Amino acid sequence: MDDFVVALGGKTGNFQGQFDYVLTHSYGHILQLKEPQEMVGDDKKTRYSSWRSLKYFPWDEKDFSWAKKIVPGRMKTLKEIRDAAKDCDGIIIATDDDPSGEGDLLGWEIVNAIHWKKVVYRIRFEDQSPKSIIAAMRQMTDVTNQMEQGEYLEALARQRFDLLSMQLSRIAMIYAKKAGYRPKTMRIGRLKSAIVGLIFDRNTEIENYVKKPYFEVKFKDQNGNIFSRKFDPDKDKFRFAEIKGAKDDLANFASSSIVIDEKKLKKQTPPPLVDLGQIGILVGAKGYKDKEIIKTYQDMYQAQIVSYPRTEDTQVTLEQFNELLPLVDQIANVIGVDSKLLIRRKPRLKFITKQAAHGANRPGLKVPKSLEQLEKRFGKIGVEIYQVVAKSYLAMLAEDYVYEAQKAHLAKYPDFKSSIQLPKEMNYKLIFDDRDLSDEEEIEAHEFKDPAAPFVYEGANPKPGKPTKKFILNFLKKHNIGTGATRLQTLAEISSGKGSLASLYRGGYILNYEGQVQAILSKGSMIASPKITKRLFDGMDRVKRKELDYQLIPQSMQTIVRHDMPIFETNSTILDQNATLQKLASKHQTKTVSKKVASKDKVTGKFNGEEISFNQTWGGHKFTQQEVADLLEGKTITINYRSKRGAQKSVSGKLAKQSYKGRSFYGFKPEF
DNA sequence: GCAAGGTC
Repeated sequence: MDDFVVALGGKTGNFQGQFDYVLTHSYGHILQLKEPQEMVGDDKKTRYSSWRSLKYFPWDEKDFSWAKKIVPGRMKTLKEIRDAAKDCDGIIIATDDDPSGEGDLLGWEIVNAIHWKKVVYRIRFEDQSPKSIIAAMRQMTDVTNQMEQGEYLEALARQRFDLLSMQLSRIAMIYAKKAGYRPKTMRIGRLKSAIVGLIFDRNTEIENYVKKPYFEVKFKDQNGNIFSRKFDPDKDKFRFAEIKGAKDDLANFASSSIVIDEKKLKKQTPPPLVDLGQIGILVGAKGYKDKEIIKTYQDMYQAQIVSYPRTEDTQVTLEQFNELLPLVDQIANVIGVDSKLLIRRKPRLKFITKQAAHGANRPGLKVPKSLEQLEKRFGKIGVEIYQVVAKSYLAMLAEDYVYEAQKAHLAKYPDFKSSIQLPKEMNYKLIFDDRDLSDEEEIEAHEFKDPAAPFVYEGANPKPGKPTKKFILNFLKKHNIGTGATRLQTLAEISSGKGSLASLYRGGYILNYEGQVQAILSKGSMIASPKITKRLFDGMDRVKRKELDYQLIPQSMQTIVRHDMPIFETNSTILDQNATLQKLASKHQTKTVSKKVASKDKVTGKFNGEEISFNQTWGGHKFTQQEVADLLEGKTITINYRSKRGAQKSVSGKLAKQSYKGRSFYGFKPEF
């Protein structure tokens, strides 16, 4: 709002002789949808509260009133807006121009909540400069008929779609329980499930990885540079599965001198400005938790030390660039960067955009006096954050990194080649080293040095990398899921609190019990596919353009649920086969009272000419189909079971008519 | 118990 006060000349006033205005502000979503069971009639409350029966799914979105309630703690803001609007003739919803319609949604939520019956206008600003704000004010549009406004409807559709996806958590829970598992909760949704699925797939690949070593002759020069041949598995025969082959091959080679083919000077421009996800990676590497990073960054933003956190922008406008330019020496001084490196005071085009609401994450207009002062106010983590943000920004003002690319081959064996990159001028890399953000390992480079000698090199098929924070954030970025901030936020949410699905272990995420159960259950489902977000966004775009009825988007959740339910069901039968889950399940038992409980599932069949049913599980052991058939035939079988004290034991027995508390039943009778 | 979106 401060930017509007500056642009329009006060908190109240007259806009260009056209109308009087009063400025007031909101704060994120002031309202949220009620719980499913709160949105339906009394006769349907049982159905929409239930976590017990599959017969209640899929939900019918037509049963919902889609009523909203005030977010706890936001009543004050709502009242302020209501009071400010009291004597006005119209309300202008003013937010940045974001394609998802979220600004329209949260604006309309407020307008509806205060029962506003007069005119509503909409403006969208490109950035928060006075020029852009005034330009936006001049392009006010009347949106009073909200059900005709595409941006509102697309966001409404998204919101309802996401809420309806809740039911998949209940469905997963029911299938989990039927299979004998007791997760505390399931958290299935298009974002969380995409991440959980990614972690699951990566870790499964790692578990299934079988190292296949190979051996071949390579050369090493006096500085350790390696010369090797290009390998084509269809043609070439110089790679051996056993070391002996390569050792024999070694006899065919002798030391050789090096011929340099090419020396070229190359330049590399500074990397794009960091987003909050990357800040999370870099600061997280120093041992701080994502949640702390997000919170501290938010606090620093409110103190204007850094710019707006939840930006979608990766560049800045020329105005934003020029605004910060007079402060760069001061910023450099605070973080101990030599101002002399900041040569490019005119921006490179790659960092500049015509349109940016908030601009990329960067230092704010208030420069801290010193790192000590920063630490006093925001802790050591604040210092780390500021350093990352400031260095990334200042690097943009430095000259390109210059290196010499050299290519060489061996004089005696021209097929053996090598290439190196020799740093010549570090320039921006003296300020900000982007190595930590890329997956490539940088090797210290040395000049080629004669002679190169042959040796037997041992390689292997590459082991899949762990699902690191970097890997997950890059994956989400690639699939256009969320902004840098929401990506980091979701990742933080997934690995903390009571609904925790995963945890960070030695740099990689591993799923815990709940995460593993839901990953297996939702494997191959639509809700867990990263494509679902793209499909949703495409649909929203069509709603915005009035090509699609917005109600069809929430309605499509019925199709998704119908499609996914049988997948969950099939997947629930293989929970028992997942070794990682079995390990987690045994830990889960010791931690909580709830555990892999004996399933009460019954099996039926003919026994002694009589149609009977009996429990499929005994002592934690679930009879296989073969065992069930054997039991029905009267055969004695031997099973492994869990004793009351938890020990694994073996026992033989057969099916028999028994009685318990005066009630007769058929069941497995052990022969102790 | 369950989503994803927003954060003066």
